Amino acid sequence: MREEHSNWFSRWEEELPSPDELMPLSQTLITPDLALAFDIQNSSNTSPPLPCPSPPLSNPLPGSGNGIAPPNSADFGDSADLGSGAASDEPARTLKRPRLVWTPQLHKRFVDAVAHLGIKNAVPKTIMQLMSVDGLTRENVASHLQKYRLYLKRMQGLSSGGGGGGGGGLVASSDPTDHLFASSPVPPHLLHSARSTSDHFLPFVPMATLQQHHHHQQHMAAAAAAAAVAGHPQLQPSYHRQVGHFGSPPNGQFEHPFLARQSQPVHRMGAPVHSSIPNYIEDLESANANGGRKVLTLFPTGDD
DNA sequence: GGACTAATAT
DNA sequence: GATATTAGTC
Repeated sequence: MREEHSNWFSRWEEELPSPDELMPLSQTLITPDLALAFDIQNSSNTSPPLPCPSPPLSNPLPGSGNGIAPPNSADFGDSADLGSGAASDEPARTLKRPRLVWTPQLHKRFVDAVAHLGIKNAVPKTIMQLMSVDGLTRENVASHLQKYRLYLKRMQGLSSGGGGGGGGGLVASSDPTDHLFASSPVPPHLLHSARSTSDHFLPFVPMATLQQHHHHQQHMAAAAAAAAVAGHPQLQPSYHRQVGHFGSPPNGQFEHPFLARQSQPVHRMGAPVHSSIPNYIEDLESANANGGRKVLTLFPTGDD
C-alpha cells in the first residue's frame, strides 16, 4: 500500500512527455503570412541553450541581457486583423491577453508543480515559476488554482465517505465531472490536506540556495520555495514570455520550435520526484469566443 | 506595494 | 462552465 506512493509517481513520470515530445508544436500555428506580416524572420533563435537538466527552475528576469523576448510585448486584440494596427506598434501592454485554455498537458504541468511544492507552498507565483510556461501569468495560475482547490476539496469530501450530500452512491471512480482534472492524477499527498515543507515529499527545492532577502509576511516556507525556484542560475528552462502576440518579436526573431529544442538530459534519479519539466509552447488560436476574444492555448507538444 | 484567496463578472 | 477580474486581507 505504501508502495503505491512511489508507484503513482513513477507511473506519472513515465507518462510525462519526454523533452523531445514536448518541444515540437510551438509556432506551427504561425503561418507564413503571419510571419511575413510581421516581418518575422526565423533566424536562429534567441532563446537560451538551456542546458538545464533537471528541475524546471528558472530565473524569470527578462531584464537579462538575453535579448530574448521581453515579457510581454504587444498583443493585438485581433490577430487576424493585422491591418487594425492596434498593437503593431507597442502599446499593447494595456491590451488584454487572449483567454488561456488549460489543456490537459498544461494542467498536468500545473499539477506536477503543485505536487512538487506541496499544497501548502503551492501558491500562484511559485507554481507559475515552476511551470515556467511562457506567457503564463500569475493570474492565470491563481484562477486555475482556485478551481483546482475546489476540485480537491470535493475529492476529499467524496473519498472521505462524507457523502452526506446527495452524492448517492457516487464515488470518485465515477465522476466524469471534471474532465480536465480527471486527466491528471492527483498526488495523494495533496488530498491529505497540506503537509509542510518538511514533508518527506519535497522534491528539489534546495534550501541551500536561499539567497533572496524576502521582506516580511507569509511563511518562510513559501518564500524558501520561491527563492529556490527563482534562484537557480543554471536552470533555465524555457523562458520567454511572448504569448499571444506574434506580432512583436522583440528582436524581430522567432525561435523555431524544432530548432529550439533544448536537449534535456533527463536523468532520473531514484527519487520519484523531480521530473524534468521541459518546455511548452504556446499557440494562439483565434476563436471567436466572445465578442471577438481570442483564445490562447499554451500547449505542449507530445500528447498524453 | 506585492501576493494570496475568495467572490464576482464575463 | 471555464477564465478573468475585482476586492479584501495579510
